[in-house]
Amino acid sequence: MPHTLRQKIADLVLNGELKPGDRLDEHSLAERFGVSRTPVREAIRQLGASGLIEIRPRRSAVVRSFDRAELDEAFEAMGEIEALCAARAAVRMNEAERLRLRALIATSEDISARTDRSAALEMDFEFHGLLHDGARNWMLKTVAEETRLKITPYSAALFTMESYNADLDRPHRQHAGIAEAVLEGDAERASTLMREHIAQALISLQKFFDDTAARSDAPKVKDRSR
Amino acid sequence: MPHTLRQKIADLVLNGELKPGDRLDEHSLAERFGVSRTPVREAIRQLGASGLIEIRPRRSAVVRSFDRAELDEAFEAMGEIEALCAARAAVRMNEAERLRLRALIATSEDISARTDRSAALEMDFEFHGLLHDGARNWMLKTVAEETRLKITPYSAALFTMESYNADLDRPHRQHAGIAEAVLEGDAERASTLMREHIAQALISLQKFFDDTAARSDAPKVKDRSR
DNA sequence: GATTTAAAAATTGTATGCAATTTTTCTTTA
DNA sequence: TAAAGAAAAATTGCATACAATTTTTAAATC
Repeated sequence: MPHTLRQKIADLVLNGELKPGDRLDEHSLAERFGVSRTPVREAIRQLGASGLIEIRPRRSAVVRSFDRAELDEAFEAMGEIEALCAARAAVRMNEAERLRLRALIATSEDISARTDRSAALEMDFEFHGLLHDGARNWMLKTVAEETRLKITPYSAALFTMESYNADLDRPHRQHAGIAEAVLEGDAERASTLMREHIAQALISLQKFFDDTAARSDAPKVKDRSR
Repeated sequence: MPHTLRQKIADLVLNGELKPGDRLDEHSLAERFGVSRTPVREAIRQLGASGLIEIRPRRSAVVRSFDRAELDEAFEAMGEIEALCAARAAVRMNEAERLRLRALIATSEDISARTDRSAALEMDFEFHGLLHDGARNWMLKTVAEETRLKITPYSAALFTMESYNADLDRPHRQHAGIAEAVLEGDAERASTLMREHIAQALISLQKFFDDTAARSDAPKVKDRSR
């Protein structure tokens, strides 16, 4: 897959090299990827439109950051969208997809047992992606993945942080529960469990936030003013 | 409000000057708005990321077009999202917003009676926008408006077409019904009525499609190939 | 007359340069 | 030492130029 410049820059954010609030310098990005500023600017604008980064006229673009209230809203919205995908997927997934879902949960079981945080993060992506596809609705999938993209810098932090080790099994069990409901074709239950799953993720993330804030580290607040 | 270049170009699409499938020529757009191609390209890329136009490497960008199946999916997704907004708005709207909603319906009554199609289109935007705000969730509002944006070239066609005159009263009555449910705080009913409202819009749009297709006009198909 | 081929024109993708603005650094002052 | 101000550096926004590619037009062939 020929990684586009847009994707390369997005990856800097998604893999955590650039954190929320960090500036994106056009010149150094251009140098880094061996192109001129023009295509870099275009890529940055696109990422701005998709909400991953924030564009401020005459000022450097920065990785989009959310305060707690915004994170609450983002997760509430995502919970509903993911729940919707799960409900549709429960009714519409085909046999091949159902087999893949079953396989995914089995692999996830293993990963969870090995406490492989990096693999768990990938697994999380794949699990939700499978349901987005299974919902058989291009627009819904687009909406779900765009929403997901925006908060990825935060949800990814969950899986990478040390203190989350203990909880690594919980998302797996939740995924397994959702998968079971989906495979049984129980849209209602799949939907409810998914909502709870996302709500739980938010709680973990808030805890993470409070912890890092308490550790007197950079509060990484929004700072939209000045 | 200082219309940005991006907004100006978007407006060309939203007011129907550029129709789905039409090419966006960078040079002529630059000339038209008195700037160079560079900012035009940046604007086009942003609109591409938001899904209003389609970007094809080395080929002119074109206004995004949907075939019938895609339109079905888009409206299904939008129905759910709008229903969600309505449900939340029913519970969360404040007094000021409720008053504005009531006023809006009164004005809409008048517009519908006068068969003012252009005003009806604006009214439709305002009505849904009010519910997006009333849902008190920034992310949800963003998702709703992005979804709405993508299909605007199609839904706007509904209001502008002659044959729709007879049906102009129906969306108004549906809006009134939804507003009533919202004002009573009945989330469940607001949600259901909204879903029906969007489904009805799709049916009208499909009828419109079939009519224009029958009138042997340019079929305006997707033509993603070659 | 329709189809293929070749040339010309138009169009996109990117680099580069410069003015406008912001950010940083350095000085001055309280 | 801290705050304020001025100068310097860095950075963004935009125009322009040119190569690469696509699209259109014209010519040639069947």
